[in-house]
Amino acid sequence: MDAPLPELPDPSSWPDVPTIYDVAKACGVAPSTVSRAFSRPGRVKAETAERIRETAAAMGYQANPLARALPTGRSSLLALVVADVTNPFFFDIIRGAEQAATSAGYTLLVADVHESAEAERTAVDRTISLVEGLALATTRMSNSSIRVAAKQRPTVVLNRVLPDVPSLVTDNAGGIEQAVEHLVALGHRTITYLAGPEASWADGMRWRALLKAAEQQTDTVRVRRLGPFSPTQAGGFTAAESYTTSAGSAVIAYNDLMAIGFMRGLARRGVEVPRDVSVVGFDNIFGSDLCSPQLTTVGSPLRHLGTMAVELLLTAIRSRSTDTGPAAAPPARPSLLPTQLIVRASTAPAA
Amino acid sequence: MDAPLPELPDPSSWPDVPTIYDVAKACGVAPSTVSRAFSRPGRVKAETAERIRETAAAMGYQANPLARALPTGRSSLLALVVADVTNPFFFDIIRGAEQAATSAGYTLLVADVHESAEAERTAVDRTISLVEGLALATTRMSNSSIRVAAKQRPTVVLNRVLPDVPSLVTDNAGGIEQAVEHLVALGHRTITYLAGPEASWADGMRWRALLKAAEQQTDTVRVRRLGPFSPTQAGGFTAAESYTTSAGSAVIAYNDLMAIGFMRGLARRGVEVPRDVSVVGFDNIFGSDLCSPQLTTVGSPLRHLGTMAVELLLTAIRSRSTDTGPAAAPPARPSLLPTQLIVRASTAPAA
DNA sequence: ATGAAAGCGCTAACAG
DNA sequence: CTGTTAGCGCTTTCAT
Repeated sequence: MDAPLPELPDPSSWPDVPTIYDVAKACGVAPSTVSRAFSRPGRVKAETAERIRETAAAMGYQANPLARALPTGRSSLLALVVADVTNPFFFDIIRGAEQAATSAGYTLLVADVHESAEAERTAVDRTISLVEGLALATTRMSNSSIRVAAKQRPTVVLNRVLPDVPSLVTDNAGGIEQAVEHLVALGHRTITYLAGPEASWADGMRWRALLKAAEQQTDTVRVRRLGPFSPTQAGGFTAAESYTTSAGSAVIAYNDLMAIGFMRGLARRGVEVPRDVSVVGFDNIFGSDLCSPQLTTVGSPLRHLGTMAVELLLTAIRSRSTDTGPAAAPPARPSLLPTQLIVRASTAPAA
Repeated sequence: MDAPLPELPDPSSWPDVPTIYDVAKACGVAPSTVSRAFSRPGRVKAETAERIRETAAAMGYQANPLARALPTGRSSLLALVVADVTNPFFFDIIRGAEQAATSAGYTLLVADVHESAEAERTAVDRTISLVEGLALATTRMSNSSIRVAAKQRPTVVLNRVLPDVPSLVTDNAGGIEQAVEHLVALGHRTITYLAGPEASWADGMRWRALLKAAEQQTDTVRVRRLGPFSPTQAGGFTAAESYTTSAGSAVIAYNDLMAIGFMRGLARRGVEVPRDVSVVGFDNIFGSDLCSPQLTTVGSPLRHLGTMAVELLLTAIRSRSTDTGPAAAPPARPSLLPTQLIVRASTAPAA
């Protein structure tokens, strides 16, 4: 939404930094030559170029990236939109994306939209024209909004599948299978799933995967479901209150935060992990090795998601400038990234 | 530094989104009228404005924020530069800044510069012309680089004092005093300080404050110093190896991460917290209540730092457009924000 | 190898 | 109230 902008009585808003014209005048050359001296070094006499760069440096000239981006579309900027920077889930995604961007000479801008679809839309609207590519991590925007964005800049979505937009998702089913195998190997026969938010796509995937895993070995494993709960420590704590140990000795939580809260809730009730119940989390976020007992968890390929998102964007960006149009679009198939089970101290053989 | 840009064979880089001219033509009005319909609703006939906005919406027109920012300087964007988004220290700073920015109608862009001064410089160079204000959280840039930035956009630095640039810092001395009082009240008489990186400004402040606090009560408290250590869990773990309980029963760590690592190191050696030694952290980061025992810590006004940084920026931005120039600069005095001691389970009365 | 000129998309003075 | 004009700072043809 375009809120009416305030009046701006003083047009000379920012103090003057030297422009390309200032440098040109100081060097006695045309502005275009200065421009070339920076961006097309080959096309200007070496000696002149050198002189220009020196005086430019002396004057403290810095090309205005905004003005440069307007005609060219090149800002060397990438945006990563996350629902909540302080959710450790995003840590490694950010780290991975950051690193991939940096090593390709790009700067990654992270926009935190505090779980608000509206904030997300305005963040995207405000930044999309500034960046060369856009990665949406667990976006809340509508499919159509995403498509609109994808039409303007190379876009990739994480942890969501969308027919027309390249997407990267965690292999939830595979992860659940790993967890089930682990618990079964430990002798557990009933597994309780602590459900996350109903609206969550990942929650659905994980629960269905668990059901399927159970079907495949009908005689050995039974599953039940508790929830939904908020995907937070508080949610897990609540879950612990309604948990009855009689119904089984193994739990898989929707995510690590819930698992940690759940263990804390159990502790308060005098139930001991892993002696009385084994707990498996999901994602392997920062903090899952801080809690006690340290959490056994299905590690999501978080970092990989981040790097790969950026690499997809870079590929798309490069193909835009070299290829013959939108033909060379990246694969629209969602890529499934594998999980890895991290066994720590919250799981143990069934009594 | 300006790396030579690659050639760009295809000038029509991005697919066409409707421009203001398209809307103008479709409505049979001048482009300036369309512009006004959006940014100066009062100055165009209500009926015309309505019609324009409708067709614009129908065409999917979105003003290009980049093109708008070039002549006006208004992008509704603020940048927050942090050394490492995944360091929980920055969580509440980001949250606070985010929230203040959002409620003022701005979008906050977070740039993670992974502890690299060079990456920080290029991030600042690339974004400064796009944003209306810049907050540097624990920057590694040189004072002169900071000043250069501050000359171009309202700038505020966090946790660093710089004569000419507005700055916000945690009241380290006050925090240390609170910790000392707490430990003394519990009967501890010797306090060991686990030092952080020598280059850290905050580390110096904290250690000196501790020395001073000890001087003020010469007969009751003695302090000693161990370190420097890396300000991480690993650093704390290392510290635990060289720690001798004989030398006292109370420890104040440079920060929470170190404190947590330290406790973990002690545990491995069979030393129990808080029975054998009381540990106080600093900052109250996310995770300080996840570890066990939960950490007693000096809570830094993290969130407050974030909101205040943004508020300072907004004030400066507003005064730029209304006032008579750089006279109405914000106070150059660094503002000291108070800490709050959070007593949890890692401290107990001296044996 | 360099200069001149046109324009990226939008806004803001200046006329009417 | 609305159209016309002139840029914001930079890049990129097109000339020379």
